[in-house]
Parts: sequence; C-alpha cells; structure tokens
Amino acid sequence: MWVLQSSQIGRQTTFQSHLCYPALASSRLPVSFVALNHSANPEKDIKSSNNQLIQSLCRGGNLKQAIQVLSSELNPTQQTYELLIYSCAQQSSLSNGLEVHRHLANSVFSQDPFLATKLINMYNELGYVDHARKVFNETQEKTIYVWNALFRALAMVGCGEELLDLYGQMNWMGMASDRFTYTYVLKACVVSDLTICPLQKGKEIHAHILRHGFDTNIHVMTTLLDVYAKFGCVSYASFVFGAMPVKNFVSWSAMIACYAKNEMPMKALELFQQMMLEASDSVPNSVTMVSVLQACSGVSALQLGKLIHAYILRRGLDSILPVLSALITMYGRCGEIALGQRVFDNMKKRDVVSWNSLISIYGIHGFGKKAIQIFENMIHQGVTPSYISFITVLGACSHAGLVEEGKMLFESMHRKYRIHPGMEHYACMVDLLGRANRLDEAIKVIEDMRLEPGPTVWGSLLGACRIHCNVELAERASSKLFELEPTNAGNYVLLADVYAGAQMWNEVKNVRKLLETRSLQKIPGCSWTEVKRKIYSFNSVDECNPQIEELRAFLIKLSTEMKERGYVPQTDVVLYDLDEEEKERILLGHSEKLAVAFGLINTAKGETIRITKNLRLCEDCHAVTKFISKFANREILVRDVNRFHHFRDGVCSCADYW
DNA sequence: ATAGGGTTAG
Repeated sequence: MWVLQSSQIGRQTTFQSHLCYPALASSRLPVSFVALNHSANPEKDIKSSNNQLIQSLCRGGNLKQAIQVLSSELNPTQQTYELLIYSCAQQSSLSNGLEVHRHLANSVFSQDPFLATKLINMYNELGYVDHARKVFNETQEKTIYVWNALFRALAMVGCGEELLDLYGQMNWMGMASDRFTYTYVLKACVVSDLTICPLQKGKEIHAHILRHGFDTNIHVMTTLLDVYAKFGCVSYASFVFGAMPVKNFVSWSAMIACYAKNEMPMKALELFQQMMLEASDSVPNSVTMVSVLQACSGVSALQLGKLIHAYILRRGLDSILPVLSALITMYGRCGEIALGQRVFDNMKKRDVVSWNSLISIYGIHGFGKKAIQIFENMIHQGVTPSYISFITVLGACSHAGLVEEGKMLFESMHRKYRIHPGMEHYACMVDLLGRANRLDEAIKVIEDMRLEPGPTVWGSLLGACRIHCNVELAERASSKLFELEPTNAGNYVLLADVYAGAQMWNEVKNVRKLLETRSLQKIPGCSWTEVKRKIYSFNSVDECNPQIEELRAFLIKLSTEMKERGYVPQTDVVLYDLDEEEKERILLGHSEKLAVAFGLINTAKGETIRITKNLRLCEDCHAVTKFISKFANREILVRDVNRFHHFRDGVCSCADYW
C-alpha cells in the first residue's frame, strides 16, 4: 500500500525529470535544454525539477552532467549538495569536488555545518586533508559533527599531535565530546608523530571517558582496548575487555588480536576457544580468523591451524585476501612450506601481500634463492614490490647468506622502485654483511644511513660481533644499544656472550652486575610443541609441568649418553657465576630441550617434532638438537625468533649460521 | 532534523 502511494507521489513530482532525464543522458546538450525549460515554466516547478534532475544524474553516475545542471540551478537544495558531494567522493574526483565546493561557497549554504561536515569527509576520502582543514577553519558554527569529521581525517593520516591539540581547543571552548569524538581521539594516541607520551595521553582520555559515562559504549571501549593493545599494555586491555558490560564479536576479536600481536598466542587461542563456547551470538569473521591464524603461527599449532582452515572454508571466508595471506604464513611458520605454496597456487586473485607471505616463508626456511626467484616472478607478473616486499626478500638473503644478491636488491630498491630504505632494510643489510664477516661494509651501511640508526640496526651489528668474536665493535654497538633501550636485557646478554666467547670472564661478570643493578631480567625462554592437537608450553623456570621429573631424568640420561659420544656442554652460554655442574643443570633445563624431550617421549617414531621458541636458539640447544636428530633418528623442526632450523641426521638447515 | 565510529594479512 505504502509503496504504491509513494510511487504515485514520486511520479507526480518528478514528472519533468522523467521526461528530461533520458533525453539528457543520450543527447548531451543539457544546459541549453534545461535553461529553455527554465524560462518556459513557473519557477517553483523548475527549481524542484532541476534538483531532482541533479540528484538522479548523481545516482546514475553522471556527475559531470549533474554539475552542469547545477550551474543553471539558482536554488540548489541542501540535499542536492549533499548528493553531489557524496558522488564526488565516490568517484574519487577532486576536480568535480572542487567545482561543487566552489558553487556551494557562493550559495546560501556556504556556512552550513551539515554540508561542511560532508565536505570535510569528501576531502578526507579524496586524500586532501589540507582542503578538509580549510573547510573546517572557514566554518564558523562548528558543531560536534564538524569537529569529529576533521578528527577522523587527522586520525586517518596520522596527525595525532594536531588532533590532540585541536581536541584541547575544543574542550577549552566548552564543546562536549560525544562517543565518536572519543574513538577518534583515542586513535590519535596510537598514530605516529606524537612527541608527548602517548600512553599517558591514552590513560588521560580513559579517565575522561569514565567521567563522562562513555564506558558503556561498545565502540569507545573497543577502541580503548585496542589503544592499550597497541601499546603492549595487555593487562590494561584485558581489564577494559572484562569491564565491558556488553561484548560483541568485534570486542572479542580486538582482544584476541591484542594477545596475538603481543606475543601471547596461547592466550589468543584460549580466548578464541572461549568465544566459540560462551559467546554464541559473537560469530567470528575474517578479521577474527586472521588473528587466530597469527596465533597458530605463533605457537606452530599446525593441527589447530588446519582445523581453522577447514572452518574458514565452511564459513566461505576463503576468498578474502588477508585470510589467505595469513594461511600461507601459518603453514609456512608451522614448517609446511608446501601447504603454504598450495594455498598460494589456488588463489584466484593475488595482491602484493600474498606474494610477500610466500617470499617470507621460503626466507625463514633458508631458501634464499627460491625467495628471490618468487620475488622476481612477482615483478614479472606485473605486481610492484612494496616496502615490505624488500624486507622479506632481504631477510631471505640474510638467512641464506646471499650477500651479493642482497646488495643488488637493496640498491635496486630506490633506483628502480623509488622506495627509500627504512630501518628494517638497513637492519637486514647490516645483518647480512655482518654474518658474512664483512663488518667494515656493515659499518659503512650504518654510516650512510638516511635515518638515525635505531636499536634493530645496532642489534644486528652486535649479533654479528657475537658470531665473529669482535669485542671492540661489540662494545661500540652495545653502548649505543644501552643508550637507546636501557631496559632491554637481551642486549646485555649478547654483549656478555661476546665477552664469554673471548674468555673475558671479568667483563662477563661486570655485564651481569650491570643487569642486576638495573634489576633487569632476561625474557624467560619459552618453547611450544603440539602433540595430538594439544599445545604444550615449556618454560625454563616453571615447575608446573606434570611430566617435569620424567623429562629431567630423560635429559640427564640423554646427556650422559651424548657425552660418551663426544658432546661437550657449552656452559659458556650460562652467564651466572656457578660451578660447571650447576651450569650443566641449567643448560638441561632450557625450554627447548624440555620440548624436544617431551616430543620424543610422546610422539610416535618417525613423526616430525615441531617446536617453536620465543627467543633465539642457544648454542648448546642447537648442538644438542643436532645430536638428537641423528641419535634418535628424528626430524626436528625448530622455529626460533628469527628463522627455521631443520634438524635431520645430525645436521641443521641453517648450516650453523644463525 | 540530518550525518559518523571499534577488530584485520607481510
């Protein structure tokens, strides 16, 4: 009934445009035609008909014609402008947008805050934030919508500082924030370019939110959760999550992503399980699955990853590019390159990220030449390499020791693709050259950097010094590192390793003291292994594992047998001042050895043992695992923080070079 | 009066 009525009304009022529109669309002589009509009819009718005409032209995608009609329309309505602005954004046409804006500025709506909001949004979507700022500044009556529109634009381009500054002005003027304001202002805390302490700012805004009662709004709270997540404040994030009166699948996903991104993959998987069991109204989507796959990668949970893959297929999420890239990475990082390759091969569409995923998995397995080949193939297929592509391919060169290839790729980066090398690329090059004992060249790279060398760069150099026992350079690199990240215990440990390698025990002791006086602790080593779809984690300091005694006994027996065959425990890696026996005991307690022992005890003969570790493999664990792979005739795949080690028959795929 | 927001791949 209602439909019929409205269409009758529609027919009455749009009678003219029904006549005009088809003619205009085909004949392309709109202006004179409309002008003629204009003078021949009562003005009121024409006014409405031209507005209708403009609007239907917009809806039909004939933006150019709509603007032509606009110039002959004396009284365009607000709705007409709104639709024109919307169409310009839709068609990504700056020139048309400017034209409409110019027209609007000379109309009665020049100060209309509603349309100002729309203009700001339009310029933002077109990528012209300067224009958006200008509209904002020229609009006298700044409603909360106008403020929010600019905030949104500034947050999207990463002008956090400017946003927070304006937010301060807004508060000072007495304009009250709404729930949208808070989401943008929170986002400002995580986007770059902030000179103030952004976490502090986030907490301040958190207080505002509580004070003004926005802590029940699901969007605001999810954004807040994400802010804490991005700063690595996992406990704050989970507090916010727990305090949310209502949760939906986005809130769950944000919390899962928080764990996955902050090296807590087990927590992420647990939360995912909880979501599936307890929150039946929160159905995971592709975004959730990406985080879950990341978590599977994190602990090398291959069996679980396969289950997730099946779920993705059932849910029809298998054509979404980010999901597929995450799948490729998951398979690769779980040690199954072939399965990753298969996902890639079956993709109907690929983007640069899909290629990057594939390159990176060959890279972490040490197949540098293959990674370069894929990189070249990608370019051959017309996909332009991205900033990340170069990180992955240079990383692949570095894992495989392909110095000349790496240098050429690094050099081509800017020459061919106009991509300036960033910190990650420099760190890769320093790593590549440093490992190859070309320390002079590595230093040259650092000296020629366009950026101030950061901790990753000095860290790569320090790592190279450890391999090649260069005490002098190690001291130089570590003094920089202690300045840049004084609380990163890993750097002190590396320097101590260098001293230990040079038998400089006094210096080792001093570094250890430095660690103690600054009350810093090494990140505890942690390893995971998956047995029969369950993931087991091993921690060098925890005693909770029910099998711990059995594992210890197993390892002691193993160690005795290995010693008979020439194994010498590398007690150098233990930095504490203890007697040899005690050091050996500590070595045997390393999480990776516990995981290997657990795998040997709990899996069938011939089954590959897969282990993931949160840190770099220690020398002793590396040597022992090589030994075991031959001794127990087992393939053992260990992924450490950098790359894969594929142990088979007493040899490691990294060629002892990691 | 209208309008707009949160999680995501390497």
